[in-house]
Amino acid sequence: MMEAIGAATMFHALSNTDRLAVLRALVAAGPDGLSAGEIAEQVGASPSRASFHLSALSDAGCVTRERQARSQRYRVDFERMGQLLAYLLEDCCGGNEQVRNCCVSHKSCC
Amino acid sequence: MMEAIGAATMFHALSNTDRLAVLRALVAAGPDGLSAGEIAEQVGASPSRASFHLSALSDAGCVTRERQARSQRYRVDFERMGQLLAYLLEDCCGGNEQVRNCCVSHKSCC
DNA sequence: CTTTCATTTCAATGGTTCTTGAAATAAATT
DNA sequence: AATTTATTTCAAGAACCATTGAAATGAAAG
Repeated sequence: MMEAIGAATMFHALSNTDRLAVLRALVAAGPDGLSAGEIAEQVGASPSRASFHLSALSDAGCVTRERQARSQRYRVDFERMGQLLAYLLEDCCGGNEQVRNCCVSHKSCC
Repeated sequence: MMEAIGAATMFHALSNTDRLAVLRALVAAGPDGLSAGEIAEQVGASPSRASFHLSALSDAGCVTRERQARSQRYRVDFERMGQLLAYLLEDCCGGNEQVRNCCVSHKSCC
């Protein structure tokens, strides 16, 4: 379960289109994730800019990092993202039916 | 369906504990919503500070506002919040099963 | 042990966000 | 019309965020 401060921190990490692009790239890459360099290239950011955004995502808990030889491998932290989704649904929407249905079949409502 | 810039704007609106408290108050209030003054009182903010946060939530589309005599009535915009939840699930998590299950029975995974 | 490669950290800069209290607007009441 | 009530807007200041390029770190290879 997640408290407000943690949710706010994750929401902040998601409040930037560069960082959303990073997540899309990681989702597209699948279970192996991507290295910092691959991410930088895919989202069209300089290494230091990519690193800045990756730190924000990692500090908030949206992604995990793992060193692999010279490079750093990043993956989406689905457990943590699931907790955030639960927070959004329960705390921000009171478990509203219309919102909940978006998970079951997201074509029917959104 | 929601594009990245709209999602980022909504995520930014949710990235502040005062604004999360506003949403909790609105959810607790039910379908009638709350006036700006009631919200300010419930979250312990000055009128101008509450108004600042309400504008952020309203501009992002998290809540609707409607004038009612002298006061302004705010409500959660569940349609828009559902779209954001769908964005979080699909674009940020690739429809991941573990994340999706949080909506069906959020005790089982989070 | 020096070089190379991958990534992060740092300092400087410019931009955005939040808070506060005062002034302005908007709508109803007297 | 003047007053009261509800809310927003404004200006100033502090705090925080994002971008850049250069310097520093970490890990492997020659």
